[in-house]
Amino acid sequence: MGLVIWVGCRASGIVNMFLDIVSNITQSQKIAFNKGDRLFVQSATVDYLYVVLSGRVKLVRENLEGNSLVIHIAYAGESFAEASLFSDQYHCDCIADNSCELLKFSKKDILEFLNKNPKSMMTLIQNLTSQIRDLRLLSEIKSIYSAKDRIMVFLNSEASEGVFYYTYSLLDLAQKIGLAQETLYRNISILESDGKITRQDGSIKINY
Amino acid sequence: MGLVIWVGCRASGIVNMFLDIVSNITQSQKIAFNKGDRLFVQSATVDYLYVVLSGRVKLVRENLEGNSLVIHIAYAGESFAEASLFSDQYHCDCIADNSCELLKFSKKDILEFLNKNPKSMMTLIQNLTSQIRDLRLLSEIKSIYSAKDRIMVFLNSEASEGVFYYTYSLLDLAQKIGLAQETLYRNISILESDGKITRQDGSIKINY
DNA sequence: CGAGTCGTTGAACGGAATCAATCGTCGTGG
DNA sequence: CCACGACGATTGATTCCGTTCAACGACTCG
Repeated sequence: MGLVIWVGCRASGIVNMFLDIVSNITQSQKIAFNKGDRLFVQSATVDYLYVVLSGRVKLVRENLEGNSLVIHIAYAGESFAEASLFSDQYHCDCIADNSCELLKFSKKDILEFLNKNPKSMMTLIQNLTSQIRDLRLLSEIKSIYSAKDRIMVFLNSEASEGVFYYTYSLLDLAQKIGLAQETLYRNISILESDGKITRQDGSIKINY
Repeated sequence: MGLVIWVGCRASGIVNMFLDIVSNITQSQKIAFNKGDRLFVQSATVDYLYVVLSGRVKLVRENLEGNSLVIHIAYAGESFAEASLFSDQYHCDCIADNSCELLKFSKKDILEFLNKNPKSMMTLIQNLTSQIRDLRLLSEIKSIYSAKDRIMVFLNSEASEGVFYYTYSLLDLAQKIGLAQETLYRNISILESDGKITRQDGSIKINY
């Protein structure tokens, strides 16, 4: 797991913090799921927090009419349900999006550890505020109607030194910035033939 | 400031928490700005956090090409820049969107207070996680292409007991969910004539 | 009273979604 | 080992609807 792979995956910063905390907790379980498995459902009591080791899980909220809304997709290296640290109930369903492995930590243990270690709390706060910044930015990026502009703003915001590295598929990227995959592919092609960007393997370079 | 007016404004929950903390801090300054005034600029040292008393401020990030991106709009009752609590520099510009009054608190005081009061830290964490949940939801709502669907999902997610109360203008609402104002107005009209919703003064009722 | 803002409606355009088809690759199981 | 399915990547054609520009009435506020 090199350093560079995290550049395109800022939210994953949490894992480092989380593992800091979590490495102090003796009890943890490694569990595996197959595509479609439900890890937990809405309204269930929150007992565990998770870290994704491999694969991908979806957090889905179902509304009254039975329509479902993907709230979040967590990738390898990310923790999730940490937003439920202080909820009694999960606020969404969690479904394995493919075969995946997870680490599971008792919420009680984590809260106890946090209470005993104010420094860890500060680290957690720091991480949460960073997530909030990222989410606000992403949210505003999604308000950009033009696909080309949306892509360029996203790339500029995620790139380090003019290069955006991605570990996930372009399909996932499309989902992340709220575009149909075809639209993403098409506009990436156009942007490349316009000389605005250069595609490499697993990365996109922004040409100034 | 009644109870009901916050229903349509979930993120504002932070203010209660923040005021809890902030009420313990003796030093605070009330300041006023006119539309267009800059409260701070990107890369400036973070010295203060703010609470909006009246009016509206925009957090704007400017990129290399001079394009600007609105990251967040903070309304009366909301705190902002709290995400910069642990940053040395602001990550965006802050511009008054109209005439507004703010309370200004020293970041140093707040951090000191937090360090001395672990309980407040927990409250803060709780609040930040709640903001993250809201932002994730909003972000996914913005991924819904159909304006009618986007509006309905938003209303359902914000409504309490089938009624969505809003204090801000519909124009602000349009901005919030990433629609052009005309699209919002039009589709609200259609939804109403379809009997899906009923408009009242300052609120929208969802008809099941 | 006039400037500014919000709410509303009309018309036209453009571009994003959608449906559809194809190719390559990877993994799996018979 | 190969056939098959699953998935990512790609391109084409079409439709539709959200944006944009424009104009106007209502209202507030200085």
